[in-house]
Amino acid sequence: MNEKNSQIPALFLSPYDPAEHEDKIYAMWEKSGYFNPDKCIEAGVTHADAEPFTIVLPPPNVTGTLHMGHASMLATEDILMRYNRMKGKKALWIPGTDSAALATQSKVEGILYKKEKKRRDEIGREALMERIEEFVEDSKKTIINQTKKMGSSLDWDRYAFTMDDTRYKAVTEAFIRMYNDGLIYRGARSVNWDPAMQTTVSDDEVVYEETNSPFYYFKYGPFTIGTVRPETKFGDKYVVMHPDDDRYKEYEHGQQIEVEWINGPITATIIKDDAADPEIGTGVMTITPWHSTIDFEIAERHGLDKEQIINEKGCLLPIAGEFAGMHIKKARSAIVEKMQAKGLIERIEEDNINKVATNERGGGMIEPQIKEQWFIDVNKEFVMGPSAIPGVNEGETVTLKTLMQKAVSDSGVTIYPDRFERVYYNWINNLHDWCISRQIWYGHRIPAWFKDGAIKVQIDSPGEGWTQDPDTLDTWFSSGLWTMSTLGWPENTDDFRTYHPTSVLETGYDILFFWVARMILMSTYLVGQIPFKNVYLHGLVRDEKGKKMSKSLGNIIDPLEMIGKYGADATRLSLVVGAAPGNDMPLSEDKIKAYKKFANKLWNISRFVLTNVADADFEQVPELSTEDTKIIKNLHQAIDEVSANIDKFNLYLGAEKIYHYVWHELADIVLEESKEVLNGDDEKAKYARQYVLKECLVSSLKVLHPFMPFITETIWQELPDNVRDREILMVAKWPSH
RNA sequence: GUGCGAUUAGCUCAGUGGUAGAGCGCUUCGUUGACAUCGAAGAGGCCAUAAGUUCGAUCCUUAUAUCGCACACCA
Repeated sequence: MNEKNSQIPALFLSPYDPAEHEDKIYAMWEKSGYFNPDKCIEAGVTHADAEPFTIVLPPPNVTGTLHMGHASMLATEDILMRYNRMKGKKALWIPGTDSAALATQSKVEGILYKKEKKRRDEIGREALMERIEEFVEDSKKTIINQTKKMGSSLDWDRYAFTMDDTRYKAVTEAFIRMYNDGLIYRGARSVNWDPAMQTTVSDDEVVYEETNSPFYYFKYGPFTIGTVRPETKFGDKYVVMHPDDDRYKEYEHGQQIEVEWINGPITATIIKDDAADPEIGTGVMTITPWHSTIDFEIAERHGLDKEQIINEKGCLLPIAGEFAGMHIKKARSAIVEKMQAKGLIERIEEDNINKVATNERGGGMIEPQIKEQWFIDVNKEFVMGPSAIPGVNEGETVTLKTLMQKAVSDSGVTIYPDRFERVYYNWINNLHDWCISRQIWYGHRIPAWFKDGAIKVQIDSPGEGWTQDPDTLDTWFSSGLWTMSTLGWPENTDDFRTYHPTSVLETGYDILFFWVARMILMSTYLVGQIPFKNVYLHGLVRDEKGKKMSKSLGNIIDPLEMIGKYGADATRLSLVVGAAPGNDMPLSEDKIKAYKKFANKLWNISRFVLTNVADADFEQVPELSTEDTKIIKNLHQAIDEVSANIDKFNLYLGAEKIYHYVWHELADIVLEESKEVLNGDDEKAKYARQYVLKECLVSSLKVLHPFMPFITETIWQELPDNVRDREILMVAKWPSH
């Protein structure tokens, strides 16, 4: 150990070890209270009238564990938070977790069945809820601790859970107001029914899986009709064809014909409707309104009968005659056999690929059913109340759909990258009424009461004989309120007035519809505000070959394991560099490793600078040489570029810029070229260069801080007081000049 | 079917109307003085194809091809 090394903290003498510092640093931040903007104001590091900067954390599923998607989200948002906090804004980042009602209940029911061989009906609502809450309490801690490991500067004082009292209140308030305004209605409509989970699911939660199922052509009187689902065909007594289809012009709309069908002769009625595409098959189809949304719409248009063929458990009803009571899975082949025998089958295409609707959360098959449910009417006109939405005035007649459109088209909300704006409009244009009731127990119970066919919507029981709707609300109903409910709405809180609308909503493009659109809907309607000014959509984190990470592929990179091996800073940087907004990003362990090296590089740069400036007091601003001035100018240019990139949400460019500056300019050029000056005899020149190096180090640490908070703070803690403006880097001032 | 995106170094990707960049990898050389988790030097690309606009196109326009994604349809 030489003389100079003895002047700097001993910890710099070994390579940087993240594990040694990260937890301690996070504890220090928490203890400082600076995650909470109120405390920042109290401590005088933020002005009371500073501009607010708010992000609500997309709440992770409470039963989940941290995966790379979360890690990337946390890194991105934390960079924005730390940058804006250092810029002096009132920075509030609100943490929370999501009950993920359907997914959670499904999971707990699964455990229950596996361990005790019991189904939910056997243990009852109360007991199941207890099991779920236990499970949730357990999991909650896990995800919160994992979130902290990433260095997230979340204000834990404001932690919110979708199922807690404040959020419950918001949900109830929203429901009642929408009901009173006629935007929520109860009606019998075609919905996606999951016979396994015994609940409805929303259109967005239905995913289609390709399966091979034979395509049957049946003789239906003089016509030939095709289907992959013979088991739904019992009640088909309408034949639909396009009005302009010349092949069938001899048939009149409303004309009745006798046809021989599965269980004997029936009377069929001809229906002419545009929905029948002459190009597909024979151009003729029969319809099953109860079990198909499209057919339901046709039936509605012409006022046709609708008959239920399949019950809620997936079994055939008496209309199926001899097949009644059979499960549809077994019934299909039996029916085909019978039709074959009756000579009703014209031909069968065996290798037909069909897409089967399944429930994304739980995986069961979806069977459309007509059911009495609660819906949000997206096309109902109402008069707008007080409005802070650009392009929407108080007193104007609007619909929820137009509000959602206007929020984006009139720039109240800006979406990054902008191509997703087109995707957003496209979705809204195709939007149907939103079925919000679910037949599961874990979730926000609907504040509606029934008695002898009467309905009352209110929080408490209207009295004797009224029973509450057993259904709960779609989880996205409460998620839609998230920016507001986390800030205390419907109470008129200080937080709500100060921090709403929020600044940025950062989330994956895959939930643009589920969540972003729903928040815009709720917020514009309920409070006449846009919920956020900017939407930043990140891509999916994939493996190094570009494949989706999944357990079955075994290609998961676990963020916690990576944090343990390479540190949170390296993990964060690997998730930000190269992650252009809206683009998927491949990630490999090598990439993370590379940024671990960078952390070490920074560590050694600091060691070099601190060693070489230890004898300087920095009481005077020195006279700078041309060379010194150039170094400072380059530093400022790098800072400006990083700032500009963060402002434009191009974090990936900002991160790359500062990485490149620190390694290949500061270390490779400035430090190398300074050695001569520092070892020379010109004391004035030496002092000037010491001053310059100090400036470079301090500014670099600041600019790197949002990206790599732990190592920069660790180094900052070792800086002498005369070179830093605040004791804690997290609240130091962003460099400006 | 409709829409969107991608196609640039061996790999993963940036980028710009004036004949190209990064990281990783590769080759050669270099360690007692911040760092081998390093430094220096280097190899490697008709920027998918075709036509057009232009003084000039990897970049703009239009087709084509391949890949990916979203939405819709699937009687």
